[in-house]
Amino acid sequence: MAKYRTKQRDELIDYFVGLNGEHTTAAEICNDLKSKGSSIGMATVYRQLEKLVDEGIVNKYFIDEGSSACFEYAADVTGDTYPRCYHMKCESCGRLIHLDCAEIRNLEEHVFSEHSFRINPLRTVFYGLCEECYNGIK
Amino acid sequence: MAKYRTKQRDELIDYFVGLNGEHTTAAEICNDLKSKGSSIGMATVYRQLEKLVDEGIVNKYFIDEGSSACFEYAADVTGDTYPRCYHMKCESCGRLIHLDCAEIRNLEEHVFSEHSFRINPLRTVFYGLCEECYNGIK
DNA sequence: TTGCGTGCAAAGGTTTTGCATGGCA
DNA sequence: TGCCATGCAAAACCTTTGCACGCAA
Repeated sequence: MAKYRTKQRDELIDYFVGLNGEHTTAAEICNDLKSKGSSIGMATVYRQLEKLVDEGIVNKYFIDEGSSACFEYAADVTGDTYPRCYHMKCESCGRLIHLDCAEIRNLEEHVFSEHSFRINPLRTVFYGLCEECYNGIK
Repeated sequence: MAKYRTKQRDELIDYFVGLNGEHTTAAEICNDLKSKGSSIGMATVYRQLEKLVDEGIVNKYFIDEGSSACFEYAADVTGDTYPRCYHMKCESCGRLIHLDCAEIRNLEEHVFSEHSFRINPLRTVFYGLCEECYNGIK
């Protein structure tokens, strides 16, 4: 994992803190940091992200094939972790929506006790249509 | 969508029928068909798969990042708008397990009425650990 | 000083695209 | 015949890796 504390690592964590829980991608991180004057190489971003994910500081999501992976800060400014929430991805407009409710916890328990499968909320993404998109033409 | 019925399209559909519901990848299709004597170009496989997915004949799943997309014959979807079957993917052994129960339909309804999101079971995959894997070393 | 972290460029794999040719209707 | 489908190669895309150098401890 992380043995050294480097300038790049600090900048990366600061960047995630500034996102307030929003998700981002490796390329976005690289661009944003470059435009702020502090440039990080792509390879470093990926290597540090891997460490941050291993340490539980950042969550990684696989959204679509062919598009880049999503990363999101796993703790808020006060140090408390965000509620373990799921993601819903609109197949039409591409929006990524957070979902946290008791119903899903029930489903988790049901699937575990009745189907012997332990769901990982960090990886699971619900695909479908958001309100605006199924109210629209589609 | 599909306007012409071509030799390659028929071979592709036959291949899916022969899989008996198992999933496969674009590269696998290409290799298997080549070794059977009937060769299809990679580009054609991808282009036909896109059409078959649009027509609802084949389902496409995003499984892992960096690996190829999974495709599976949608034999049971005749008539119904949405099939009743979800997928659970074990992150450890890679097994793809079918899941069909009332609890998920409840969740579907809840998410639709309370969170205004219409879940698409065709695309949604639950990630986690299967019984054998969380009972094992991992 | 030790050895991990960084940066660049190149390589890796999957999917898409351009363009000429071939084949269905 | 008209037009879509195919095939090849090249391009596009995200991510990983090799290697030399820099920097934290």
